[in-house]
This record gives sequence, C-alpha cells and structure tokens, in this order.
Amino acid sequence: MSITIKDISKRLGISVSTVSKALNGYPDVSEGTRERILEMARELDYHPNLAAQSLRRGRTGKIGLLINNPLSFISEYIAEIISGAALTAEQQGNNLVLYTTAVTHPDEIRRICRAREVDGLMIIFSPEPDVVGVLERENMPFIVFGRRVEQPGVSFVAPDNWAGAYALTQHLITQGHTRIGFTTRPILGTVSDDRFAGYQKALADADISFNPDLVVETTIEERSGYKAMNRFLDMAEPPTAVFTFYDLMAVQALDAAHDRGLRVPEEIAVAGFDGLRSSLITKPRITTVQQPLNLMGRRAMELLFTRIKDNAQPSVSEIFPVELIIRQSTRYQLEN
Amino acid sequence: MSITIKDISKRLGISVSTVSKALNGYPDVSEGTRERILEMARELDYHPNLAAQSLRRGRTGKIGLLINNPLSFISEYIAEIISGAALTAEQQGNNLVLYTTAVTHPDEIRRICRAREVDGLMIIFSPEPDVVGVLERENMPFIVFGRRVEQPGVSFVAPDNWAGAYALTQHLITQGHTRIGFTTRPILGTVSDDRFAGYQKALADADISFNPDLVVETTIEERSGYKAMNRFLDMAEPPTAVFTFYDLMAVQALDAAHDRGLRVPEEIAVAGFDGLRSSLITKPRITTVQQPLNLMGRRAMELLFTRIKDNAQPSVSEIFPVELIIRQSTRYQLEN
DNA sequence: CCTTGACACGAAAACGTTTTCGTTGTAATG
DNA sequence: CATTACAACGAAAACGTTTTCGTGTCAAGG
Repeated sequence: MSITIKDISKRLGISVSTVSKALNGYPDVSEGTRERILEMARELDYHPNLAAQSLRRGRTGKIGLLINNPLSFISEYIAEIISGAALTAEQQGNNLVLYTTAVTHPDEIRRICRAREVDGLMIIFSPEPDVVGVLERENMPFIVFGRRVEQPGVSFVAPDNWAGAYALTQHLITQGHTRIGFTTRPILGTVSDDRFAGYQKALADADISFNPDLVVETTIEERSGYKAMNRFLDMAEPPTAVFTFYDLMAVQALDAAHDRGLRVPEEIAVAGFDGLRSSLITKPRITTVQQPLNLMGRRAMELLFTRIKDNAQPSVSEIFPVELIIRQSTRYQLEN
Repeated sequence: MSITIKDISKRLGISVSTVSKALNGYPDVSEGTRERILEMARELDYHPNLAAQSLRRGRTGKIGLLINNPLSFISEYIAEIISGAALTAEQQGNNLVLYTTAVTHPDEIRRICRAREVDGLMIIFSPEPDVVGVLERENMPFIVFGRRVEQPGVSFVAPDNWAGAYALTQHLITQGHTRIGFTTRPILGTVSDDRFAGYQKALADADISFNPDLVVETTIEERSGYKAMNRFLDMAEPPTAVFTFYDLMAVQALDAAHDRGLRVPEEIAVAGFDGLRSSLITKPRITTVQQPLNLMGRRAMELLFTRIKDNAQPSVSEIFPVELIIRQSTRYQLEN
C-alpha cells in the first residue's frame, strides 16, 4: 500500500540499513549510493512512517497542550498563545496536540505519559497541583503557561502580574481615584495574588490605606464581570474606579454601569487586563494591561524544547514585561 | 524504563499474546486469566505504547487540523470550531493535531499523508484546490469546514450563507433601506458567492434593482473593514446600510463611521456576519448572522469519523441553518 | 608479505504492539 | 472407542523504522 524503505531497498538492490543510513545522513555510505538512494526516495515520494519512527526513536514529535475547557470563553487569549506556540513547534519539526477534556484528571495525564503520546506538555492555566506531581514522577518535560509556580523543578512562563497591577493602580491614582475596586480570582493562585500585591503596593506608595471592603472575589462563570460590577455599585460607598480581572470582565462591567445609567469614566472608571481585542472595540475603549501572548507562547515552546533535549536541565522560568495601555475608560481627558 | 506488555507477561508467566488479547477483549481467554491480567495491568499502571499500537494497527488516533495562519485574526471563529471538534474527537478516543504553517503547500500535505501522521484531516477555509487533489490521490479521509465545495467526493460542513445573506438583506430592506452596500471576498469562493446571490435575490424579491456600484471587493488585511467603509462613504451616492463580510469588519466599519461623525444606525446602518462576541460588545451592538460554529465543529468530526471508518462511503455534506440576530446597529427603534 | 586501518555495506536485533495460526487438553458426539 | 468440536493458550510473524555489530575489500604502512 504505502511506500516504505523496503521499496527503495528492493528497486536499488541495496539493503534497508544502508538506505536508512543514507536518508539519515550517516557517514558510512558512499556519495554515489547516497545520491542514488535520495534520488529514488524523491522519485517514489517516500516519507518515513511516523509511527515506526516514533517507536524506534522513542520520540513522537508531538507536544501536548493541556487546555482547561471551562476557560474556553476567553478563547482569544488561548488562540493567541497557541498561534505562537504552534509556530515555534512546527519550526522545530513538531506539532501541537490538543487535550481539552479530562485534563484535570491526574489519571488521564498519567495515561498520556505512560503511553508516550507526546514528548512534552504545555499546561495552560491548569490550577491542579496533582497534575504537576504526576508529570514530575513520570519524568515528562513540561512547562506551565500563564502563572508563576514557585516550586523547584517547575518551569513556567508568565506575565509580570505584579508590575501590571502596580502600573494600572498607579495610573488610576494619578487620575484622582482613591477608592479603587479590585477583583480577585482565588482559583488562579499566584496570578491573583501577584496582582493583589501590586495593587496594594501602589496604594501604599501613594499613602492610600487599603480597604478590604473594596475587594470582590470572582469565580469562573459567564457573567462574572457583570455581577462583580453590580456588587461594587451596590456598596454603601462604591469605588470610583474598578480594576477587573480581565478584559471580558471589564466589558461586562461596562454593561453593568451602562444599565445603571452611569457614565464611564466620568462616574466610574473601568480597567481590564490582558489587552485582547475585546478591550479595543467597546465604547469607551478599555484601559488594560497588555500581555505579549504570542511571544510568550513562542518562548514557552523554546524553553520546553531545551527541557526535552535534556530533562536533567535545571528548570527555567521567564516573567514577561507587560504594557499599560491607557484608553478612554479611565481617562478624563477624552480623545481618540 | 517504561512498562510494557512484557512486564505483565513475565510477572504472571503468561505469554504476551494472551496478555494482549485479554487487554483487547478477545474471546479466547478464560475469565480467570483475564482478571489476573487486568489486575496486574492496573497494579503496574500499564498503558499501551501509542507508537507501537499505531504502527501495528495502522491507525494513529490523531485528526489533523489544517489552519491557514493568515486568518488567525479571526481567532474567536477558529477557537469556537476547535472547541467543538476537539470535544467530539476526544469522545471517540482521538486527539486533534494542529498544522498551521506550510498548509498551503501541497508537498507538505502529501508528506503528512505518506507519513501516516493522522487518520483524517479537517480543512478550515483552505482555498487551495491543489490540497484537495492531493488528499484524494493519497486516499486520506478529509472534510472541508466553512465552505461549500461542489465537487464529487468532497465532504463539507458549511453555514447557509445564501439564506443568511437573504435574511439580513431582507431585514435591511424592511428597515427602509434601498441602497445597501455589499462586501465580497473573492478568495473565499462559494462563501462569498452564496452571500452575494442571497443579497441579490432579496433585492430582486423587493423589486430593488441591483446596483453594482454598491459592491466593494475586500481582501485579507488587518484594517479591511475600516477601508471598505471609507470606500462606501466616499461614494457620490453612499449606501444607507452596509452589509460587511464578518463581524470584525463591521466593528471596524463602525469606527470608520464614528470617525466621520456619522451616527449608527441613524445615518448609516451596519451589519456583520458570524455572530461572534465582537458583535455583542460594541456600541451600538451589531446586527449579525449567527453560525452554530461549535455544533458545526462537532458535526464535522462526526462526518469525518464515518469517512475514516469506511473511506468508500459516499461523501456527505451538511448546510447548517443560521440565525439573523437583529441589534441596534441596524434598527431605528432603539432599545436594549 | 603481513598487519592495520579506513571505508562501505549488510545482517539482524530491537522498539511494543496485534493478530494469525498452530497446538494442546478436554468435553461432547456418533 | 474414535471422531469432532471447542476452549485456552503460545509461538511467531508482522508493522516500518533505527542502530549496533560484523564482514569484506582495498590501500597504506611496516
């Protein structure tokens, strides 16, 4: 049916071992035969069977991507990462394999490892500590994307959440705000913690005392931004600015303010995080902290590959600088 | 290193063939030994090596996804499809593999086929007829997503572009518009053609003569919606409503109108297509034609699987109904 | 002339499965 | 009792590679 190394071998009267060596650039094959073999391979349009190669070499050429499906509503975020990651992976002759279900089950992860389905894994946002434990025991190279994991042996790529939150809070303060609402998402651990710390530090640096009443805990649900905003606005003394957890929440917060007849930013300022397109197409446009997601996706793959080549390498992590983008939703002098 | 069928075999003193049969549910193994084998497999946490299985069975358990990278700026569109497709694939024990570069090169496609990298392929939007030819010659099951391909043997899943365009145009007409701007995208072939035909039919049914001056050809570029809108507005007799090719173009068209100080929909109405989140978060919200992308993604996988199980099956295609969603960008009686 | 070495090549094992086929032992049938 | 049938198992081939190791040839060196 399909063309194998044997076909080349037979037509040329050369052993399969020599054919294989010629194709793989081994030194112990003469120039003449090498050329005849390559020529014949071209003629037959031969391409090595991937399964056979994987079995023999012990490498699959596949990188697994663990994506938590509940987060799919921030699809633009994920898409941007994947776009970068896929590019780098494919440049190195690898391909990305998607795992979207049962990702939180350590059993499934272990199956992937034991079955040698992939050479490495990138975990987007998975908050499951169990998963990390499994990967380490199974000796599977992996990298965590999006969150800081201060655990020996764990590599990660993350945005500078602290600095982003600090810059954004500071900006709000310079706009005259002293009552700044803040949203957390405890399930995201360090992501939430770092932003919280940056927020608090900016307040402290401006001699504004931190008010725990202005902190709202949010969960993963479709309308969480709308709900959070309403909680802020229902307060006895509402904040004059709200720092939401990500752009889509800010969009919904805008809606909530609008539904109450409040003007943004005149009566309440709203800011987001991530810098996705959503933040750019609302009216008013949303002030946000932009993450270099595509770049981070590329870089994550690079780090993962160094790990795959030598899993004894020490873990490496990179924190990426983020950029505060000031737009109308927090700025009183309107323009653009 | 890793645990194989041999380990089970040795510990139990049972041949590997019997172990394999027990694990695969063959009938010719007694209940007693089957249970001992399964128990031991559990104890050792054995999982069959995927490469070996693929090699032997001739199936990889992988479905390739061909994604044209230049289209990545409509990432939400792709993400929605993938989300549905991945779900169905994984339910059947398969995983999605991403191919984002060199997808337009027939050589690369042929390599994927000859190397038996995947069991089937889903092509999102690829306008390359060469690719289809290669897949047919290589006898690789595939399905085209998003566009109608009236070619014997080609399965596809597509939205009802004709009906969507008809409904949308009709809606604009009932709002009193007679000069309705239309955008095409020739590179997308039937997608563009069908919408064009639906648009023209709706005009004809309302006894409005078709005016070719109101048709603007667009290309794949970042600001194409903004440019197209400006071309409309620069006309001697501009349209009073514009039917853009997709939501993001409508968003940009909104910007263009805003930049010229035009109110939407009072001075010019704007509509989109696809029904992505972008259409929902602008002010005014954008009238659009919603595609059931997630469902279509799931269904595409189902059809592909029937093809994989028996590639002699006749090609099947499904045209999905779309839904006109009327919002403020085209409606004079403002509410919501 | 003998040894050494480099060079070019092939035989064969190995990777971990699945599956065909043959071989037992035992029970049922005539 | 002889035959048949069946149940339960194992040997071995096969999938398509890669890689180790051995072998033969030939030239250079002593």
